[in-house]
Amino acid sequence: MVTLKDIAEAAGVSSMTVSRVLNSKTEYSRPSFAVRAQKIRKLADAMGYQPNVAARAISTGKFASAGLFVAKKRAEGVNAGSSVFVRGLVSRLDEQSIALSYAVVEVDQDSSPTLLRERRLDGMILEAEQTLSLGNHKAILGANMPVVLLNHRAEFDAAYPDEVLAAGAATRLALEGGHRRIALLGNTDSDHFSGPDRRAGYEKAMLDAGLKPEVIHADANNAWARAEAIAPLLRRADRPTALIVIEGVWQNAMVAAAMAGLRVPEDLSLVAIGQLANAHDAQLTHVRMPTYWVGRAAADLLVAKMISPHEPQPAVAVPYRHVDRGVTFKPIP
Amino acid sequence: MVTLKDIAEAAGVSSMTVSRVLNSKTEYSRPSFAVRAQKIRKLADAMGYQPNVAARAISTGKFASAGLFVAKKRAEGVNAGSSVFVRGLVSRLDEQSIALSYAVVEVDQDSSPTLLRERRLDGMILEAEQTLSLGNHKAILGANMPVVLLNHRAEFDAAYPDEVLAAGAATRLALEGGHRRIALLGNTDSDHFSGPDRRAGYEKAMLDAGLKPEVIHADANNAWARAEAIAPLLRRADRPTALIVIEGVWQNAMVAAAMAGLRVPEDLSLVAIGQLANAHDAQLTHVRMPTYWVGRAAADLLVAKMISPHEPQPAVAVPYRHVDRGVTFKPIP
DNA sequence: CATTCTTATGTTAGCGCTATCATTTGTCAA
DNA sequence: TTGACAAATGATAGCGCTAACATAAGAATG
Repeated sequence: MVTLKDIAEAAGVSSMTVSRVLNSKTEYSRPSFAVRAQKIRKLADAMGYQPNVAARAISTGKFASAGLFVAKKRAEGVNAGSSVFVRGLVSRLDEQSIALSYAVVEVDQDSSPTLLRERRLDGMILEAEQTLSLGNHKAILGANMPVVLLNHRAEFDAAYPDEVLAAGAATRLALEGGHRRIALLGNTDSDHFSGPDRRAGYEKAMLDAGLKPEVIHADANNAWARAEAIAPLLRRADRPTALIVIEGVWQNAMVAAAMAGLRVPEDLSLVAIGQLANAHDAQLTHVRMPTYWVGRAAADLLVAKMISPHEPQPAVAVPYRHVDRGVTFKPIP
Repeated sequence: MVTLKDIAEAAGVSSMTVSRVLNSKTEYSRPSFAVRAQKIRKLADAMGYQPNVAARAISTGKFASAGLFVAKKRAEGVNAGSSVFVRGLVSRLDEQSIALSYAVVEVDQDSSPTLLRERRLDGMILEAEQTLSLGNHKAILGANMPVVLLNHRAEFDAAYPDEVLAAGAATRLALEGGHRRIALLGNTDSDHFSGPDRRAGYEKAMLDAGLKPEVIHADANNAWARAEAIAPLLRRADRPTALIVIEGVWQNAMVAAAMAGLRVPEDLSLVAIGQLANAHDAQLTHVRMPTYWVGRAAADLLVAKMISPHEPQPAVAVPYRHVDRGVTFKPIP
């Protein structure tokens, strides 16, 4: 392994100089030194120097690492702690040479992952069902380090998708396609903020268009039963011509449509919102959640908090970036 | 922060003694020393000692950390790099006080994540579409450290779910319920091993029962179209009474059933296999993939390889653990 | 050219831990 | 009791890096 000393010897300077050249952000004001600095950088590169993060950590007391804590309940769902969130996190943290370690938190236990306690993190990102439930985790919240909430709506230090906006966009898409009877389908009473927020976005868009919102819950305890519960609504004379569907409920909607003898999208349009697993593969018309960007936003916040730990950062509601047109939506002629 | 020295002073011994007591695995043969060791351990605990991993790393050259590398293509799917795999990995690695860092690999680029290059990992876990495609990644494969493949079938150093077994179990479940016309529904030609393996497991079970296997592909490019392609098969007089469905295709199967005027499970039974997102919520009858345990198995392998790096470890095909009975299966009366 | 000011470099020490070797302590046999 | 051997401890040094201070080398000024 190449060390600073090796480079220093090769360059004929002290290791401190090399350390400064490679790591301090101060610019060299005198041209001749800038040139020499450049030479050192080239040399380091040529020799394949990689800083020893452990040595740096022990010297500075900073570990250049963050922990991602995911509540077990969420970790068990496939969406949660999703690698797309993580990709966003990692991409941003990597820019700051911050490593991300992963831990799963058992919500109702008082233990914290031994490993992450040992690791002396400089900050943490939390993805948990409810902030309150973390009260148990004294070990974690008492850790006295910057904490950022991921996919959780709060006033400060949180990054989450703008569900109000997304639901509004989905609804307006239907409206612009000439639909008038547009219902919202899915469970909007979840304790997660997304439910109420989506409902709010939908209702506002409908009311703005002078239309009456209709929210249909699909909460039977299995997929077939949910479809059977939905089907009658689709047999009504004044049935909706478009459904705004939340999460995986779009699958139930399709079954219900088939039960009611309707075709998608000729007789019934579907526009989905949420963190959708197979939406692209299904060519579903949907407002794509900016999952990746929520991850990045959370990492942004964390970096900011690492710089000024006691300054609350305003939360970020990340707007959606794309609407996948798909094939499940058709304008009214 | 409490250091070894602090404990040493409190205990009236040298810091080396404390270090040995807390970290060496050698037992004390003389009773009086065992007692003293116990005292030191208690003291360390009472003082809240946490080893400084950075200091240890710099001293030993071992970093007690592993990297999880997920190919970008996979990371974009929701299943992939799934937190359930990761939970398994973390739970096992945590036992060895090994931290897991996360990186996403861009398959067709020659770059490796800067961060993980710097971090001096002691090993890595790779989840990649194909081993071959990693040829690009000289930086990664040339890293000269233990590597274990996750969710990838290979002869050595790999952990993956036993898809043959799972598909066989699903098929036998249908057979034991008295079904005779059992078709396999889904894409079994994927480049991922799971496709062919599942097909093999299904076909073997059918042939063993003296029945003719029937494999139906559902490869239209959107969900509704897939259902429409499946529906005619369900209208045949000799239609299957049970379907073994792969991955998300069960959703299409339900739509197709509704189109054909069949009820689930009264007229058509569904048994699913694969890494299923909402299977539990849908109360789907399915053979649950041992995702968590595959993660643990991979971590096991890695730990073994860290101890003897040049000894290939036989691959582990992790058998399923549970069959979720759900409500989509019904025996033939 | 001397003096001051600025900028860059070098020196030293230490972060917390463990490898290594030297030393002490205990145990058992003679 | 003594010597021989094992078991446990202690002293020292060093891992690679950076903080902090001391020093040297440029630039600016008269």
